[in-house]
Amino acid sequence: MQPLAGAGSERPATLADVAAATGLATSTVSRALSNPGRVNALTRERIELAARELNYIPNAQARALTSGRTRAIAVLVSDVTNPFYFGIIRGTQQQLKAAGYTQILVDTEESDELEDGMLHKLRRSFDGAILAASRLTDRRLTALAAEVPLVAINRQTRGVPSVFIDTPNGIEQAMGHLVSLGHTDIAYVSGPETSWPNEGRWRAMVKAAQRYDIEVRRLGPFAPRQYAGAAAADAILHAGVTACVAFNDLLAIGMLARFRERGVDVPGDVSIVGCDDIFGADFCNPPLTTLTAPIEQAGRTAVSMLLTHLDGARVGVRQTATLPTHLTVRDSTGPAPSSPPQKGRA
Amino acid sequence: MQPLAGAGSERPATLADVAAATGLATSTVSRALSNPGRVNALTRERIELAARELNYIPNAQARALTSGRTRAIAVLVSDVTNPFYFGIIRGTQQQLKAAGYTQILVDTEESDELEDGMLHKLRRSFDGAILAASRLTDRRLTALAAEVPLVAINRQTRGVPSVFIDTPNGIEQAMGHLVSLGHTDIAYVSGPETSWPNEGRWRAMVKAAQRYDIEVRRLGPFAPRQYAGAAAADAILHAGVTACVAFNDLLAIGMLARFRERGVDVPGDVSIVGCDDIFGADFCNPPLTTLTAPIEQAGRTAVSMLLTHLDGARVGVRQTATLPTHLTVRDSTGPAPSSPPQKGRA
DNA sequence: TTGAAAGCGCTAACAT
DNA sequence: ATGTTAGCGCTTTCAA
Repeated sequence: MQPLAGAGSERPATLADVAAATGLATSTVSRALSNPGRVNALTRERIELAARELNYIPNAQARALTSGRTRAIAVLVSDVTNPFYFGIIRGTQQQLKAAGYTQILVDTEESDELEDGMLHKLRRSFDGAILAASRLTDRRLTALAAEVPLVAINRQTRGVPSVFIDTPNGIEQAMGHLVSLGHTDIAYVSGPETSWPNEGRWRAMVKAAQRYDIEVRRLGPFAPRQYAGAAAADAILHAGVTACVAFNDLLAIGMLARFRERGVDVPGDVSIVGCDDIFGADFCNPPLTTLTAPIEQAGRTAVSMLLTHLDGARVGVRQTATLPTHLTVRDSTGPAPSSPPQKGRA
Repeated sequence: MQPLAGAGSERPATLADVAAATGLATSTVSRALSNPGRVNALTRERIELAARELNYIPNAQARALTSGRTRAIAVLVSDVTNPFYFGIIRGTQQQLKAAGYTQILVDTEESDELEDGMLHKLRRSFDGAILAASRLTDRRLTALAAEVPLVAINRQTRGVPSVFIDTPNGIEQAMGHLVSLGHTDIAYVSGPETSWPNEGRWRAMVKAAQRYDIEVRRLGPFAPRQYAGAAAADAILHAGVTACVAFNDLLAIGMLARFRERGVDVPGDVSIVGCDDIFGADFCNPPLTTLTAPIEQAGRTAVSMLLTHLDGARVGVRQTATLPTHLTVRDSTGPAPSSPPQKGRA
C-alpha cells in the first residue's frame, strides 16, 4: 500500500520541492533520480530519502515534453472482442510492465483509416506501437514506420520488424492429417481480404494440395467472426467437400453451431480445422482440431523487439521473428465419409 | 488516409509554426484551435487552413503539462484474459473514442498492491480511471478516489460512483428456475473472497433459499478461472447437491469439462447456472444456463459517468447506476434427478 | 479581438 | 560532482 497522500501537502511534490528540501539544484535532483551514478552516492541517498518523504512522483508529461519519450507503447488490435487478441494483449502487458512501460490499447475496428489516423495523430503520445493485425497497405505501413517505431505481428513488409506466427506451416501439417484420414476434397474458408495472414494460409493449402495431389478450393471471404460461421457452413455444404480449414477458430466455432443446427455431424459428415487455438476451442462442441499458436509469446516477443529497437541498438537486431505452431487434434476432425478405415493408401 | 508526412518538413509543426505562417501570436492560434468562438471567425479560418497545410498536430504532452488534463482514461481489470472484461473493454473503448479520449489498459493481476500502486503512481497520467474489478479495501478505495476521479464497476463504496450489474437479482430468478425444476438442495460455488460481487451473489442465494424454503450451501472459495472448475466440480459431487450456481461462467465452464471427464451428466445428474454470459457460454457443451449481464453497456455507462464527472457537473450526478441481468436458460439446467415432472408444487 | 509574457515540471547542455 | 540556464510546446492571465 502507498503512504496515504503525502502528509498534509495537497499539491503533489515537484522536483523543485525535493531540491528545496535538500538544498540542492533541481538538475542534481533530476540526475540523481533518473541517472544515478552520475551523482555522489551520499547526496543521492539524501535525495532519495527526501523524495520518498515528500511522496515525490515524477510528472510523466513534463518528462515526456523534454525528453521526447513517453514510456508508453500503443498496441493496436483490429477488434478487442476477438479472443485471439486477449493472448497478445496479455503478452504485451506483461513484458511492458516489466520494462516500466504503459500500454495504450487501441481498437481499430478493422478499419485502415482508423488505424492510420490513430498512429499518425497519437504518434507523439507513445514511443512505439505494436500492430497486432494491421490492415494498412504496404505503402502506408512503410510511411508510418518512418514516423514511429513499429513492430507488426503476422504482417511482413520490407523495413518493418515483425513477429510471424507460422500458421502456414501448421496448415501443411493439418492437410497431412486430413489426407491421412482419407479426405481428398478440402476447402479453405477464407477470412477478410485485407488480412495479410489470410493469403499465406491459402497458399499453404495450395502447396499442400499439390504435394498430396488433391483438390482444394477457396470459399469466402468471410468476416473473422462467430456469426459469419453460419454462412461459411452453408457454403461448405453447398460445395460438397468433406473437410475444411477455416481462417480462424472464431469462424470455425461459428460453423460448428450452424452444422449442429442443420443436423450435420462433425466430424462424421464434415471435418473442420481451425487456426489459433483461442479460448473456447477446447470446450466447444465438438472440441476443435486447430493450429495452436503461441499467442502470448508473440506479444512478448513483439515488445522485446520494439524495446530493443528503442534503446538504440539498431545493430544486429533481427527484423523478423518466426514462431512455430503445431497441430492440436481434437474431435472436429475424423475419417472422410464413406471412406472405410484406410489401409495402405499410396 | 493521412497526407504523407508534411511536405518536406521533418520536424512536426508546432503552434509557433502556425503562428509564424499566419503572422499571428501563438496565443491567438492556441485559442482558435482549442477555444473557437473566442476568436474572429475569419482569422480562425486562416489559422485552421494554415494548421492543416502544415499538418499541425497538437502535442498532447505539452498540452497536458499546462492544462493538467491528459485526455486519457485508465481502465483497470484484474485479468485481461478473462472474457468478462472483453466486453467491458469494448464498451469503454467505444465510448472513450467517441469522446476523444485515449484508453490506457492496466492489468492488475488480481493484486491489490499492483492496483493501488498503478493508480497512485500514474494518477497524473490520466484524467480518471475505471475499476472493472477492484480488489482494494474500502479505505484505500476512498483515499484513492480523493486523488483521482474514479468509477467502479460492481463495487459499491460510499463516495465512489459506480455501475452495478444486478446479478443478485438474476440469481433469485435462477433459484426460482431451479426450484421449479424440483431442486431442493443447491450450492453456491464461491469466487475469490476479495471479490466484492461474490458476497452479494451468495446473499441473494440465501435470500432466495429462505423464500422457497430450501437448502443452500456455499462451496469454495475458488479462483475465478477455468482450471479451478475441476476442483469445484469435485466439491459439488462430494456435497451431493443436485444443482449449483457458480460465481462466474469461467468457473462453470471449467466444471462442465470436469463433469464430462468424470462421466457425470449435465443436466441429468446435476444442473449448473453460471453468471455473466461470457463468450463461450453459448457454445460450450452443454450450452450454459446463465445470468446474462449487459457487459458492454456497463463499460459504456462507466465512461459516461466518469466523463460527466470530469466536466465539472457535480450536481445531480447519479452516484450509482444499476444494470439489470436476466436469466438465459440453455441446456445445463434440467429437472432434479429422481424427481418426476412436478405438478402443482406450492 | 489579439498580443506579450509568464510559467507548467522536467531535462540537458554548458559552466563551475 | 554540482549548479546555472535555457528551453520543450502549450495555455493562460493580463494588457492593449
